[in-house]
Amino acid sequence: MLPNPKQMDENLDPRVKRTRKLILDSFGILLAEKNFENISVQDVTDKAQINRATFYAHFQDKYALLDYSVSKMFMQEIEKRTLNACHYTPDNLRSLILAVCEFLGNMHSSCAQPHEQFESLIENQIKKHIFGLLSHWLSQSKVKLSTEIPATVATWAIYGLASHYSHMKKRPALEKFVDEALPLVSVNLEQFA
Amino acid sequence: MLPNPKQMDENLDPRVKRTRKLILDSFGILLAEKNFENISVQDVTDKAQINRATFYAHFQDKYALLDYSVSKMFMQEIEKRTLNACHYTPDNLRSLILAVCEFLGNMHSSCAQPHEQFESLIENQIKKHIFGLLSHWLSQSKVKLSTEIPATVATWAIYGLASHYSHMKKRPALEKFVDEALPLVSVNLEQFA
DNA sequence: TCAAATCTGTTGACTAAGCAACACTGGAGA
DNA sequence: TCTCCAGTGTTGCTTAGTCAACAGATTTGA
Repeated sequence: MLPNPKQMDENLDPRVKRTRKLILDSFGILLAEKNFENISVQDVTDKAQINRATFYAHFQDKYALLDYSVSKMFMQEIEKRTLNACHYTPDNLRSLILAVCEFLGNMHSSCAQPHEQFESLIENQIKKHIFGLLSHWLSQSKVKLSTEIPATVATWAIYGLASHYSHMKKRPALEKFVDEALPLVSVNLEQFA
Repeated sequence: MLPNPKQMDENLDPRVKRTRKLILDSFGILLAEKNFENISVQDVTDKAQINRATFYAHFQDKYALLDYSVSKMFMQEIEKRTLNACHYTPDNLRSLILAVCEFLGNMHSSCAQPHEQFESLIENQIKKHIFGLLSHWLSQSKVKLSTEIPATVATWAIYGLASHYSHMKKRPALEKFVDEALPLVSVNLEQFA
């Protein structure tokens, strides 16, 4: 039932890949049309031209679909920047903040009126990924300090920055915004550099 | 095994529609890249991301696929102009000639170097459709004459014209070309008007 | 000229997707 | 209040698609 999208989608049965792609694509289109609360499982399966029972063979409900969809998109963003296989450096941190800002920015552009519930579901999912990534980075450091607190602080800070950025009426240049914010996040992580 | 593409594709199992669409789309893309002789069933199934055995559940071989593909495209062209549900008039005949010219014209633009075998397979398929259509038209006339000879002559004339048109180095305006040719075809059919 | 490689068409066992039906829930409205 | 309606999950059975393996045909090239 798709606990996480990390498991290689490559070795899967082609039918499964096809079905998931149909579901995800349809879901993306629907999200651009109306907000998450008003999208039913029926809507998704109708657009995807698959049977409703098939949907439930892949996802527990539409919330699981949202989690999976957000996770998958976010991870692609991370992998594109090869941030999944590296360690902590100020520059990698900068890339990460950039990625989160861009991701949330795109989300806001491509989705119809975002609603509270929708945003908080996304927030939880993304923060989980950021935290996992930071923990991984910090654990590779020679200094063997506890990573939990610093990773938590940085995670919330990064998400907060990105959320703030994506909600701004007049968004400033992304690079400028990130460069200004970076020191406030990196200050707690430098010990792992 | 798909004797003709006429049977309503609507009521089919969604999986079947999906698979056929995947095959047809991939075939179309491949035809734009290389000529028919050099396209293997493997190429098609690889691009379509379906199993080779599945292909053979739908088509006998790649020649059957070509027949089906050409027939389907041509019939869509005919239905678009609502020529499938009408009778003989000079104006409908004109539309038909236009349709065949456009169809072959597009075919030549969108396919890589057409080869002999490829063209003759298409020719047979298209002529079959033209003949069927004309026979249907003429049979609706009040005059109960044999339609076979006139329909045959007109079929070959129409295909010949369209083939000629599509092979021309500098194609003249289509409307002009058709208007000039029309009388030479209609002369044998007027008795059914 | 022989061998390796590639494509073909087919099979049988397995798995995913389709479908119709079900009981259940939570509104919306007369 | 009751009923109607639309959506939710779930089930048992059917059908389509996958896969690995096979024998045979053709081509390639050493």
